[in-house]
Amino acid sequence: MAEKKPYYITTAIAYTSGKPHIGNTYEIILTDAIARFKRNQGYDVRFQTGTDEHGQKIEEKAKANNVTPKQFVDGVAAQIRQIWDLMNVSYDKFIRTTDKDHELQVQKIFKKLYEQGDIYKGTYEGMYCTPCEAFWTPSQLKDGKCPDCGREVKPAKEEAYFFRMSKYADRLLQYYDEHPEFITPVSRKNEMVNNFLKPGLQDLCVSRTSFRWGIPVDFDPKHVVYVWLDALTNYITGLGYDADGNSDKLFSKYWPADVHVIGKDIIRFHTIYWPIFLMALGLPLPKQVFGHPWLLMDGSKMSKSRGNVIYADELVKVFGVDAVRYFVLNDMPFDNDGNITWELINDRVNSDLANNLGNLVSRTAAMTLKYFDGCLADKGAAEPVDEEIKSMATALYKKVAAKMDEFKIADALGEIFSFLRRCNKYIDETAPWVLAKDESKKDRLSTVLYNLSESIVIAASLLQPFMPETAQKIATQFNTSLRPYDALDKFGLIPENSKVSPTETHLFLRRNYKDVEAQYEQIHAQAAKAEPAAQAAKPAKAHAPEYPAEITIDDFAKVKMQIAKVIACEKVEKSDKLLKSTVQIGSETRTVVSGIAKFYKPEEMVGKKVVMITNLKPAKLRGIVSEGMILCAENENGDLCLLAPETDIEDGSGIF
RNA sequence: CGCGGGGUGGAGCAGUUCGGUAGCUCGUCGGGCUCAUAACCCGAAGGUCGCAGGUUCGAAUCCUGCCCCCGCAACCA
Repeated sequence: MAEKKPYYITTAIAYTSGKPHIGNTYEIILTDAIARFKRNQGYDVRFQTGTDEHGQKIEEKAKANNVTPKQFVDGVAAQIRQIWDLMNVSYDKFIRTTDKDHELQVQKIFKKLYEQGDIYKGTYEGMYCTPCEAFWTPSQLKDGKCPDCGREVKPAKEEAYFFRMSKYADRLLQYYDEHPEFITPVSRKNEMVNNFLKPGLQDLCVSRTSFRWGIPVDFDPKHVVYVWLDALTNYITGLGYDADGNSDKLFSKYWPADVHVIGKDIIRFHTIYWPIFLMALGLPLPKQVFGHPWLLMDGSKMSKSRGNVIYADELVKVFGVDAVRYFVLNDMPFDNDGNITWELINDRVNSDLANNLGNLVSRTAAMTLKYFDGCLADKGAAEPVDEEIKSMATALYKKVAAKMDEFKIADALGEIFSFLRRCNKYIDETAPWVLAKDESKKDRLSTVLYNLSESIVIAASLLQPFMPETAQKIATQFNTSLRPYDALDKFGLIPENSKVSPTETHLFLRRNYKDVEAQYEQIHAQAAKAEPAAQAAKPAKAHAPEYPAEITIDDFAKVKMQIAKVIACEKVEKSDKLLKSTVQIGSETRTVVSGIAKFYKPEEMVGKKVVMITNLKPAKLRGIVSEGMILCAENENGDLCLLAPETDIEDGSGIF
């Protein structure tokens, strides 16, 4: 037997800051489908995924939870792996950036690049907040102060190591030209070239001294290796790469990777920095980087603060693993963001999985049992009407494979489901229940049911990468095994007199959306109860500063509040949230800028009486000086409303 | 003029590279069938392809201008 061709595919490693939602999970399912398909095609596939576990954010989160960073990431990594396993993901290697062998290699790589001059020691300049021990760029500052604590910052320099990127830019551009398929979809290539390569590559900061939770630079231990050099190298350290030249044989077998599957947001790091690191190490570049789009929740990005997050395990509870896999694979366009809602999934499961696929299997099995006690046999009573379904069945593999080669997963599934629809039509054309009434048509009837069963098994074999459990269930019901892909151009491989088993449970159940809605609301309620800390901590931090336990009346007396009347109001240009109002406070007029544009239109502001802090130090917002602050109430969702006096009291009135 | 993506029948999408009858799935309506999970099959209605110009014999597709939506960035005194 000829040696199998290696195929190395990876996902991005997941950041262990919290539980991944269905959008994050999509990537792993997508990659799994490709990996399984390639395996079925006879490739020797290695599929690697894992977790990215270092960084300041994790250090902070661990502290907030009163555990060590390592304890924290152990917990989250286990949770992530649990979800991957739940989704039936067939990874071969789950790497963690806290794995000892990874850490050792990152140190070696860092040193090697330093010694050969690609990494140099420089200074990172920015504004430093001493209490927070954090650097900020001028644009991150809020009113010239630390965005986290609001205290003064001072210009400071931090020693840091940098990677000399510019040196390799020309070679990278050349690689793009010679490998037009390197960046997929190609529309992303121009973005990279125009935005980053053409203007000139900045050197990349690859170490930090402002936090400790990272891989130490061994020859300069006050530094830790900063994110990308640590994270990206997982693709080679996971294969046993050794910077000293003693790499594992896995490395020579599988590197360079066939494809890195990643989210479109990190295309830049995978198509610019990663190739350049590899060039510096003298290693070949990955053949392809596939930047997939986002899965949006009802048209907007999922985020905890928005409260619109859906998790894979919740979906699985309602619909089952394969239905969730099918939905995300089928409903994601190739280069546009996809949409997910509970209702969309329900519709999709009902029409495609229950009605089309499930019912086809169910009716075919039922008729075979009813008319032949479950025995399948091609009695050779063929008719011209059979030709179309047979030729479609034997051509299906090629069509699906062509779509898979382009990573057009939804189109690949579309081919299979069109075929299933054709099978349902075939039942109508041949009307087995009519044949059953005529004893002389018995052979024809048997042949028809055989053709159907054979078609179903071929389709199931092709569905295996996408819905592995369902595919296996179908094969089991027809008492056969899934077909190897090199046999998919043959029709009639089910042995004579195989027996079909009765349908015990339907492959997929039709669900009423009302029931689904009730069920997921219940699940949400349970989740909220189980994790009150996680639910509450986050939004609270976003808009509630830490208040002192109590203040004196004198503290309160420092704040001068008055009633103000809005006499003019307009939107601040180029800003989403800001309104500029002119207000009357007794005899005085002032200009005040407020972040309320999402909730109030300028024209409806005019004439309103509002509560305002009038002795607040003026501040500049988008170039406009704001002389005070209009008071608002804000709930957890970030919805705002103005505070207004109970009666139409004069403007300028004080508030006590 | 910050960067990028998008606007196609009620919903979700394809088609735009290389102009030439606007396609798919769902939903709706009508019909058929009864093996099957009220599933399946057939048929129909429904679109000025965001708007306005332009190029062309001909534009969803190419050009110009504009409007709207969504990310990122900025921004919530």
